[in-house]
Amino acid sequence: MPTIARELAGLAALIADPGRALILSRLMDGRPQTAGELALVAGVTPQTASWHLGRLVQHALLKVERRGPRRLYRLATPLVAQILEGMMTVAVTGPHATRPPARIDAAMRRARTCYDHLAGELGVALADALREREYLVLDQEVGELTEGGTAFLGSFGIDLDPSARHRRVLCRPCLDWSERRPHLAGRAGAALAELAFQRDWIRRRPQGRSVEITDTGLDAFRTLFGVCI
Amino acid sequence: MPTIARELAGLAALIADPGRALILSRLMDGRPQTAGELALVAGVTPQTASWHLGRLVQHALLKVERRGPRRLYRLATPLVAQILEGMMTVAVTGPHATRPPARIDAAMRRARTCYDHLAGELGVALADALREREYLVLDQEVGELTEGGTAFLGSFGIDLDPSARHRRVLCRPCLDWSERRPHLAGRAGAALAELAFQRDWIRRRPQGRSVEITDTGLDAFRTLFGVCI
DNA sequence: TGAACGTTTCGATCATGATCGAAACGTTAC
DNA sequence: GTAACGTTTCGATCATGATCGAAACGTTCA
Repeated sequence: MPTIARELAGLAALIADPGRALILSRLMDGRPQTAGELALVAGVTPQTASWHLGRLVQHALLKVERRGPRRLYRLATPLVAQILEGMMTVAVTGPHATRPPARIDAAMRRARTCYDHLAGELGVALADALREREYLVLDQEVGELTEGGTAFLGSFGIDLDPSARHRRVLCRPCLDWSERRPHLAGRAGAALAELAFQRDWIRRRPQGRSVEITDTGLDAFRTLFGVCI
Repeated sequence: MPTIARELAGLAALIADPGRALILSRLMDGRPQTAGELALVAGVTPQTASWHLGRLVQHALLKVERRGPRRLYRLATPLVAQILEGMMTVAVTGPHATRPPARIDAAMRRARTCYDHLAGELGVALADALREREYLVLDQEVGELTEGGTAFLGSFGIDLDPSARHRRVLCRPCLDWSERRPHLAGRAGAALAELAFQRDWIRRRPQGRSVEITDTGLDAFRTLFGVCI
């Protein structure tokens, strides 16, 4: 009767399989992946991965696009990414009394993409620095870019149209599951991440969501943002 | 190796069982429940429910408190409630192409509590009405109460300290899974719900999260908020 | 048209964990 | 202390769904 609970359980069951969780986690960086690659990530055979991917698409967690003889899978919507990120936060903050602080891959913890913006130590440190300079107001639930912050980002060539026309919000906090504190998301966060990639401050690692901070990046984050990491 | 995916899968597995999902959904209204009542809700024997409850507590989704010979269970944190609500949204909006619009209990759809504020048709209609009168700015991701809105709520005796001292945010949107549009959450949303209960505009039903709108309530919502439902 | 490749479908096997009966536990009331 | 009640623990049973081998499918390229 309470069908919403059934729906909830169904969605959770979809994420509950380790292989599918691995696939979803991998797709959290926003880039589409082929079925074969995702099979490797999940550590299962292609046919098993195909079965998982089919279920994820059927339940609208994933979108699939045919590119030649292969198929590219990606998260269906930003909402899906947001919820998965939230679940990770609960999953990590939850049993802290039970288990030791859930050792996470060091690389992921240090710096990673969270759909389209930056997370991990780097993401949180950048948000803190922007807050320190009063470029940004950010707590667990709401965020706002100040005039100074808009100008600061503008000095890097980031032009954020502040009008409310956009479907996506300009600036919002995203609770970082590894740091347990908010980092910067929304269009501002995405623009900042894009800037960092373009200027080669950070590089995507061949696999996984973690990113590598280059020497140039270390220097830039220190001198331009006052972030020492 | 990617332990975060394991954590994610573990959390999801916890929610994936229909019985546990029923229990969690029931506890989403914020009121603690005894183990026996939750066994009834889940449709299992007390010993099975006890097993489920133990797992949920162990993984920090639930808190338990001994009240005499019985034990009261409640959601561990507001964050847990928020994530569950988000998951419901994804669960319902997800497979809309596959299945028919996932028929939800009519009562739940009409009016219910969402942890400590109002949701369903009623919740969304109230948010719309407040927006219409420019008491409130609310989109999918951010929300703000205007001066007029603060005054309006004040006229009902709701005094919301706007200082940033509080752990909880004053005003935020919460995506309504049944209406697929945001309703009002945060302290403002909680205060509004409390007002409605105190003035007998709405009453909790003996079981479930849905609430009944009284005749007084229908009248009050129409004359005071301009909401016809 | 035929061959190569990535991907999916089918079928059978196997493991994880949900379930309940029986009994023990802990608290309260008398 | 003893009885009554709500709750938990233990043990055995059972069902769901994850897995892979084999084979078919569909697309691209020669």
